[in-house]
Formats: sequence, structure tokens, C-alpha cells
Amino acid sequence: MGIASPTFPPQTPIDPIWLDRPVTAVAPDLIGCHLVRQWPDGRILRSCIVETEAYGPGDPACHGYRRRTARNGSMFEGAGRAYVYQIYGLYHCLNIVTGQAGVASAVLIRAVMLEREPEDWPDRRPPRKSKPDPLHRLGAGPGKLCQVLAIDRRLDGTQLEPGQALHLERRSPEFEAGLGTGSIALVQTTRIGLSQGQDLPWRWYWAGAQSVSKIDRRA
DNA sequence: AGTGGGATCTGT
DNA sequence: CAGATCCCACTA
Repeated sequence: MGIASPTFPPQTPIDPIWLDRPVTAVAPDLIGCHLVRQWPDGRILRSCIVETEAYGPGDPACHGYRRRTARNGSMFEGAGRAYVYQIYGLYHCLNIVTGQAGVASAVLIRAVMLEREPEDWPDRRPPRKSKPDPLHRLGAGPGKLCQVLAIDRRLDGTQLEPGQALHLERRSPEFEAGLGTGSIALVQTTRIGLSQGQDLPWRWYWAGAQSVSKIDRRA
């Protein structure tokens, strides 16, 4: 299969029970799963998750570390929702809420590989950018993937189920097989861009995937 | 009521 | 490495 044009056959939808586990277990398990964006007119765009970070209890970098607030509310709503927040005034970040209601824990989606370019992407491309990204870089970064998938705070709190704007699908059998044989490997390392909790090794990515947000200098 | 910093990204 | 750009959580 050509890396530049992988196919994305639909897979089994993920239900909330599967996400109701420790966030550090869910985060690596989400690598290889599909993030599915669906619009009101029925258009669907699949992507493959290639990089995640876990944020959870006892973690000073977690937005819910201190208390529930207006911004982080959906982090406390329990497994199976989206938590979307705005950052640096310009960008948005998408999280998959895990665990029980009342406890703040979520997986930040840091990078995805898109099945194709969205139809309206050429019109929505950031003006500041001179050279357009190739397909495999369009979802390479938490802010970038929200931009290309048109994800903003209006999707905060979305229930992740088929028919909604966002939902998840399980790994393909091919991906699972690749993990089994070792032809696909996950790397675990420390998280990016933090001022607290830098030492927790709660970032995972698909080794060698072209869409990871940054080349890892430690690994 | 005011303000500082943030789970980012880009071109220099 | 600075700049874009805005909301919110915290302080007073």
C-alpha cells in the first residue's frame, strides 16, 4: 500500500465503555484508530490518529487539575465526549474525554493522517501560509488538524457517536496485525509544549508516520 | 475590573 | 525567535 494514498475503509465505531479506562491506557490505544468528521450535509472525512497525549488526575498540566471551570467542563462529563478548547487566540485543540464523570481526564489528539483533502480546504487555508502543505502534513499538529477538519469550540462537548460531527472507529485489522508482527511500532515519550509535568512520558506516536507533529529528539 | 499566560504555528 | 490574537482563570 502506498504511504501517500492509504485507504480508509469504515471500521467498527468505538463506544464510550472502551474509553472508560485510565487515560494512559486509552491514549496509546487510540493510535491507529479513525477520527471521523461528519458535516450536517452528510459529507464524511476519515483520518487515522498517529499521535496522542494523555492528561489526567495528579497531572499539573491537565486543564482539570485544579477544578471544574467554564472552559474545561466537558473534561468532567465522562468518557465518550469531545473536549475542544481554544489556544493562543488562534487555534483549537481536540481531546477525547476518558474515564468517569466527575474526574478530569482526556487524550489530546496531536496528529492525524487524512484520507484526503476536504472539499473546501483550498478556500479555508490560512492566509499567512505561502506554500500549501502536502496531504500528509495537513493534520500534523493539534492546531493544524482542528483547522483542516473545521473543529472549533462549537464542537466542545460533542458525544462521539456515528451521525455526530465527530466520532471514532477501531483500528483496522491490518493495523492490529502490523502491531503484532512488529512492522508497526509505537513510541512513548514526553509531552510537548508544557511548563509543568514535562517529565511524565505520556505522549505516544506511530513510529515513522509522516504526519507526527514533530521529529522526536529524545525517543 | 484588570491582566498574564497558554496542550500552537509560521516565516525570519 | 518573535508575532499573531483571544479567552479565561486568577488576583485584587
